[in-house]
Amino acid sequence: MPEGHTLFALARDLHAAFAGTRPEVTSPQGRFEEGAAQVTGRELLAATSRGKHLFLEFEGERWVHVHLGLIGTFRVDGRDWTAEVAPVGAVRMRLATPEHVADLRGPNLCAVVTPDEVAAVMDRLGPDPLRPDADPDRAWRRIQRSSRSVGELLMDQAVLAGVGNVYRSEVLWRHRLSPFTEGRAMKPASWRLVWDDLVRLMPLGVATGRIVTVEEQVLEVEAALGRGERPHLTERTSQVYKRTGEECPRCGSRIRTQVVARRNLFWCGRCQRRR
DNA sequence: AGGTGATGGTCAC
DNA sequence: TGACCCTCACCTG
Repeated sequence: MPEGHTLFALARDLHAAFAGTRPEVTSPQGRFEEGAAQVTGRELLAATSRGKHLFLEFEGERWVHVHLGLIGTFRVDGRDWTAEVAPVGAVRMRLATPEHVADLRGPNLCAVVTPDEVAAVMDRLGPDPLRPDADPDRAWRRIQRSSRSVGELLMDQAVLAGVGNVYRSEVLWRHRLSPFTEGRAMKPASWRLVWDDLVRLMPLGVATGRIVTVEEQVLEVEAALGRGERPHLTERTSQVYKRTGEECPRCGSRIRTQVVARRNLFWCGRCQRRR
């Protein structure tokens, strides 16, 4: 489920498994052989994410830049003595130490890059709500002077990094905001609600591995995490996303859908009316 | 067993 | 606007 929370959790897991080690890096599938040869055996210094981008920093100023795209997966596993770890399927990149193995499949992008190239990627991304140092005003300045719709702007990674199609629809619904309001017509208070909500919701996505936006579940997860427990999630995990034709949980009107920024946007035409 | 669409983004035409 | 990446959950039968 690659929105920003997925990449954040992945960076955390990769860092825990491989930082400070010298993993063997290979490309069983073959499409990353040259890149793998440039980093294999080097110390992995850090794994980090920014929006939907993932970076593995190796010693010697060599970074691996990964983007999962829509269908990519990256699995980090502890190695146990009985497990068969022979490559299966199209593994673009494999990291392996005696303790851990991680397989990357189907990414949009997997390349060795320089620190300058990493900086360039970071620079063109908007603030990531998962980062404590993120500056929401940077996003607001762009939104404020844009004639594009809010539904479009929320999906633009140069405006805001890490939000994807699920968080977009869900966060707008939570604040009764129309996706079709122009950025320049958005109220500062509305933007503040959206940003603060993402700052609240996305860490729950990191902690649970699910996108949790139903308020009752949000409260349950927060309470469970506060007690140091593992949250238990019920079935319904979205209020409008992929619920075309169903009743809006708030007002009972039908959920509608329309392609905005090349993805299906879901919203309630009654309680998210344009103002 | 087989088919489809998807939480994304880039590049070519 | 469509191809690509070629996975995976969720349908259908």
